[in-house]
Amino acid sequence: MSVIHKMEEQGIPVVHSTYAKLLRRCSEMRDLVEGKQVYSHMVQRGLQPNIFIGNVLLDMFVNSSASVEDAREVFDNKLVEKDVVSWSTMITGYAKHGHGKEAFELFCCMLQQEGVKPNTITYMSVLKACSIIIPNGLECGEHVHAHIIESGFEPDVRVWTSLISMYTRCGRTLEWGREVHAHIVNSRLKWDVCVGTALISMYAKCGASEDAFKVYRELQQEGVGLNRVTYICILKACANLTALAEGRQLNLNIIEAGLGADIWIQNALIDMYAKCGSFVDARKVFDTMAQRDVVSWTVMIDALSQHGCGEEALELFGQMKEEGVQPDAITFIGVLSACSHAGLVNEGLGYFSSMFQDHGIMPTSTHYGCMVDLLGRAGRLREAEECIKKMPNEANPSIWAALLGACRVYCNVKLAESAATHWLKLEPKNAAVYVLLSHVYAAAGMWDSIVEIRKLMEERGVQKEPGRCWIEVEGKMHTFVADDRTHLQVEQIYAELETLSVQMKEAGYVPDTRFVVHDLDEQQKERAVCYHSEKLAIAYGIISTAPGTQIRIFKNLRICSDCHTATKFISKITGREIVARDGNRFHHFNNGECSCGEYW
DNA sequence: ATAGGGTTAG
Repeated sequence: MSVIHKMEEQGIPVVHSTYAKLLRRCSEMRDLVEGKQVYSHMVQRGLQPNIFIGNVLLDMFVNSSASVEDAREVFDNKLVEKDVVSWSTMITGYAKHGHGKEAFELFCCMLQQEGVKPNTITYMSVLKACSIIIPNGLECGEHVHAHIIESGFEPDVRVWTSLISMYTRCGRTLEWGREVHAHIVNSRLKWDVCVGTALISMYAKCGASEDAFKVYRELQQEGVGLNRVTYICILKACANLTALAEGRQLNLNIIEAGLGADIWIQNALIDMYAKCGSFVDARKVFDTMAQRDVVSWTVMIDALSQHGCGEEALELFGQMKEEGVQPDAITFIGVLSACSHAGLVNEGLGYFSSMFQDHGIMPTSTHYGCMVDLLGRAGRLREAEECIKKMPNEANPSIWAALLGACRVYCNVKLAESAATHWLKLEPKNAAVYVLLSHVYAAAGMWDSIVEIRKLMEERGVQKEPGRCWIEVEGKMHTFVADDRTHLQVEQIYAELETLSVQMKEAGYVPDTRFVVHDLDEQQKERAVCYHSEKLAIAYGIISTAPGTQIRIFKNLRICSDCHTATKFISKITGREIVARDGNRFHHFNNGECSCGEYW
């Protein structure tokens, strides 16, 4: 306002463009009070706000006012005319305030208007809005996509980026992503770093990490400059693949690109190293960080917890609080699962109650799931059941999974059946339910029930994912399934297993055939477990690396209990440290023992 | 003038 007064004192005419500039500045400074004064001054002077000024005013309200309703009031009553910019601004406004549905509805309303057509920016805005709509954002997003196609609008690379991101956030699967990918490759659209990163992110999130790397290499070949966001996404893909050699290379590229000190990058590096089984590298990154935020601590706590160092994880949590970093809801998931993995039941109960009491964080279903897991693993099944009953919200699948997992360890058929029934109500096609329940039946020798489960799976078309193991040797990934004979060195691998098996028996190994789901005699059962993918991968690791080298294997599912026992013996016999990452956590086998302390 | 890609859990 002082500018206006000064101009008036000096007799300089204050015109439309002056007001526009001032409003623009208020919008940038988020100074709603000043902006309102400038606007009313203009109206008092009898100047009609033109379309440009109206849009700036609207933008200011969107960015500066507490309520989106204030902006809507400007949109409805203060604009002489509405053009595509006004509509887009209002759509963005709703999205910025978290009202995705209203943004989408306004977009639909815009389509009914004569003389206004959405442009690239409108589509970007509304697609972003769709991705925050719960629960049917995907439907809305598809609606927008369909409209783009029907209207003959040629999406440019930015609209493609928004489409990919919307589909990723709304959980649409792979096939569509591959189509877009192909479209971008085949069309004359030029790759740019954002669309490439969006694709990498999408592939990484739906588990197609090899494809994420394909895009990454395409970008490199095209000479597109990669930035911090790209590296963050590709590191996630790398972590999914547990590709340590690849990860180290990425780390070098990151340093070369001058991004080594970026906190987001460092957080992603810690996570990548931890998930690739190299705890030492993860710790190195963490220790050398100049600054650590809540994510850095959370990732590190979780890494410790996953590697079976529950006490150290809790110690780190204490240090985090001492340094004044506030834990969030996700930190507590790490803390609670650290207690769970380490069997620290009372500590876990303490942290659970301190969550709300000391930090004001409301426990979600996931936190309750951790508690069920904690109690269940410790064999306190009744309390685990009580915990589920006490939950304020409906139990989700992961809670029933925790309970059923515990029932498996403690062979509680009755409770297992009840947990499975609840879980199946929510996820009738999840193979894990059937598998876990079969294990419980197998341990109890209830073969008829297993037959029934198999029948049920067949009727419902449920297929269980085959167990697979990976091992990286000299930067190359080798995959095994049970009884695999496809590997080039198959003879040496089986010969090595033969030798090991003799040594193991001498050392007192007894095969653990409790969970073999076929009604066989003991000898047949033993044969069924002796060529599991875990054992093949380990045998290959032993024959293809120097004595004393650490062996790291990865499994898609939970490690089998016999393989767990056998690996303990193998680590002692061969003097090797063996690190196994399964679908759930890490196991460090050393000198006949495992870091998981039999909790898994 | 309105504007794209993002780390941590299960």
